[in-house]
Amino acid sequence: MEIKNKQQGIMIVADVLDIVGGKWRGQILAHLCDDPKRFNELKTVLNKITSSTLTKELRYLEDIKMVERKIIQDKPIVIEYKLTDHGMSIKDLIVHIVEWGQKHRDSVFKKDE
Amino acid sequence: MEIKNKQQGIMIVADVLDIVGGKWRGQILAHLCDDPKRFNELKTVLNKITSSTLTKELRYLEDIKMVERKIIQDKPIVIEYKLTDHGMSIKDLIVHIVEWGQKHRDSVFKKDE
DNA sequence: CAGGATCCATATGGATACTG
DNA sequence: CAGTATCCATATGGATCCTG
Repeated sequence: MEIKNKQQGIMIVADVLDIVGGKWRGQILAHLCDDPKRFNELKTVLNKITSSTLTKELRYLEDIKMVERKIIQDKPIVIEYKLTDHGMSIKDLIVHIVEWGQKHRDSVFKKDE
Repeated sequence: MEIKNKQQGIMIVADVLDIVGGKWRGQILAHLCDDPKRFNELKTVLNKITSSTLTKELRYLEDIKMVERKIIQDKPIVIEYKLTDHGMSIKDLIVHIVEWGQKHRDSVFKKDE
């Protein structure tokens, strides 16, 4: 694929990074790539996230149709979060991100600590 | 490529998004993909960024060896910012980001306004 | 279990003015 | 031209407590 308009391409970069960027969004999407997860499952794997933050991030991802919220059971209530079809498409992008990170982690991440 | 350790892969995602995420970093890198640019050139294309913010972002990108600062001329001073070799490697990733953004912009960006 | 509510800390970026 | 310095606004995420 080629990007016709350079400036537009950069705007798209900004838009996408807006979606996948931030402290948690990318991680949440990455976790949901594998399989659907419940609220507290996500809360556990994300380790340091709080309920309210996780809720906010999930709502955002639902709003932009990346993630789907499904009520699995009513009492006690069980919710399952999974990627939508568009959400699934992010898998490829995440793979690319990880690939780049693996190739360049030495030069780029070393200094972090 | 395959990612052996899933959890580690997600950590890498977080690390990479830390680099390329944020409001300006991705855009700066995208702009520098084309060719080196001077401080005020970047300031112009980035439109709403302030000097101090641009300085901060550039320093960060220099620190992680993504961007190189070159003094082109001494008086009046002229500085040129360009991608390092690792920096150049980000081009592929940015292309993937733009590709994804183009494919999914309708479903994902529509609601933004 | 899956959040909502409230209040709080910090990070991020911005406005404005100034400099060699 | 390429920044620095100060001070400031807001966004982001967190802590804690509470609930159906």
